[in-house]
Amino acid sequence: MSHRAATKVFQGIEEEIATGQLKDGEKLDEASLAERFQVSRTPVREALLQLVGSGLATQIPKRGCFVKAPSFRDMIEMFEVMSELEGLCARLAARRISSQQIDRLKRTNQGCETAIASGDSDLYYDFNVDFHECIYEACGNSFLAQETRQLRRRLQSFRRLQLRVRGRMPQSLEEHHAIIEAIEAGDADTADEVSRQHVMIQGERFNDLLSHIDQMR
Amino acid sequence: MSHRAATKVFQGIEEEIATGQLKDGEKLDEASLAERFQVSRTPVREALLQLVGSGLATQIPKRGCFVKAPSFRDMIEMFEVMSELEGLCARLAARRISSQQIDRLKRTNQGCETAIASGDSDLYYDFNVDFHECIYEACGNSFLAQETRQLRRRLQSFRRLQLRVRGRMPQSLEEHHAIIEAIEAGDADTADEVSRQHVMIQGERFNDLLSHIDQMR
DNA sequence: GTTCAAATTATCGTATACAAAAATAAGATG
DNA sequence: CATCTTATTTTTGTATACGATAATTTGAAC
Repeated sequence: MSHRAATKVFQGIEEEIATGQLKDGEKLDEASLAERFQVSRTPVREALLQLVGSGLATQIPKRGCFVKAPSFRDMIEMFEVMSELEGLCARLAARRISSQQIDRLKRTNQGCETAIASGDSDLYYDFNVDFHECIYEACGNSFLAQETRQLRRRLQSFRRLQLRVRGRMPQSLEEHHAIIEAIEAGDADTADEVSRQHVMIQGERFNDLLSHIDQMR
Repeated sequence: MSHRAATKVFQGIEEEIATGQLKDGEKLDEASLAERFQVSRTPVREALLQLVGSGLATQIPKRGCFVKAPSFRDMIEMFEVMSELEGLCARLAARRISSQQIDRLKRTNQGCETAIASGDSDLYYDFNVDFHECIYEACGNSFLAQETRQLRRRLQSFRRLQLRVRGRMPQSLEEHHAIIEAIEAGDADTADEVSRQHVMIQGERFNDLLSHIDQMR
C-alpha cells in the first residue's frame, strides 16, 4: 500500500461512494475535498482522474467532477459481464491449469471450508477472493486476469454484503467444489457454465442486495 | 475533442507507443516530455496517470513511469478477451435488438459494401467501426458496450493495419452478413459463435500483423 | 584496485500561485 | 417587472516552487 496522499484520497472517495456517503450526481469539489483530506488540490485532482478512469465519476470540462454511483441497472450490467469473464477464466483454466495450481486451488478452498466452520464471514470472504485469484492466474491470460480482478474489485463492496446473506456461504462453497471438479477434469464447458452460474446467482439475488444498499443510503 | 493540454499529451504519447516511436520499457521522463510537448509538468503527470490507468505504462513509486507497449503475447491475450466480449455483445443483441436497430445495422453494412466496391479501405474501416457500434448499442448492456469499445480502441491501430491485409475486407464482409443473419433470426448461439470467429480470425493472422509492426519499430 | 560510506544530484510528489473560463450576481434599460 | 448586459466571483486548468526520497557520484579506507 502506497503512502501517497493521492491514493489515500482516491481510496477515501471510493469508499464513500461504495458506502453511499457520497451520493450519485454529487459534485466532487476539489477545494472542499482538499480541505477534508488535509491535502492540497494537486493530489485531489489526481485522485479524481483515477476515479473517472475507473468509472466512479464523470468529468465535464470546466464544470468539474461528479459522482457516478452505479445504479441498479449498472450493477446488473456489470454482473452480466462479470459472469462472462469469470466463466472464460474458468474455461481457459480447465485447459491450462498446472498440477501445482490445482493443489493450491484445493488448499484455498479448504480455507473457505474452515472459515465456514468457524462462521467467520470475513475470513471466508478473503479465502473466496484467493480462490478466484487462483483461477485467474491459472487461466494463462494475464490481461483477462487483470480485467476480471478489476471488475471484481469494483463489485467488491457489494459482494461482501452479498456473502453475508443467509445460506449463501455454504452454497457458494458447493459451487466452488463443482468448479474445481470441472477444472481438474479439464471440462472447459462445465467449468465455464458453473462459474457463470456462480456469479449470476449472486446477481439474481439483487433484492437482498438492494435492501442492504438502501439501508446505507 | 478537448483542448486540454493534458489530453493532447496523453494522446500524443499513446500514438507514439502505438506506432513504436516510444519503445517498451522506455522511461517517460516528466521533464523532457514537458519540454517536448511545450507544457509544464502538471498536465504531463495527468497524462501519465491516464496512461497507467489504460495499461500503456507502469509506474514505480519514486522511480518514474515506463512504457508498457503490448507484447505479442499481450495482444493475443487481448484478442482472446475481445472475441469473448464481441461474442457476448452479439449474443445479447440477438435477443434484444429492435427492428430500427436491425435496419441501421443493415444500412451500415451496405456502407461497408460500397466502401469495398470503391476499394477504399479507410472508408471501410470507418463503416466497420459503425457496424460493430450498432451491435454494441443493441446489446442492451451499456457497461459491456463501453468495455468492448475501449478494448477495440486499444487494438485499433493494429486492426487498421489488419484490415489492409489482402483479401481480408471481403471475408470480413461475409462474416458481417452471417452476424446480421443470426442476430435478425434471434439465434444467440450462432451470433455469438460467428462474432467470436470474426475477431479470432484476425487474431490468428498474427504473422501478417507482426510483420507490419516490425516495420514500424 | 576494490569497496563502502557520505555528499551531491536528480527526480518524484505535493503545495502554492496564477490565468482563463464559466457560473453567478448586479445593474441598467425597455 | 422582466430581461439583457456587464461586472464579480468562483472554479477549473496550468505553471512554478519547494521538500523529500531515491539514484549517483565522489572520496576515503583497506
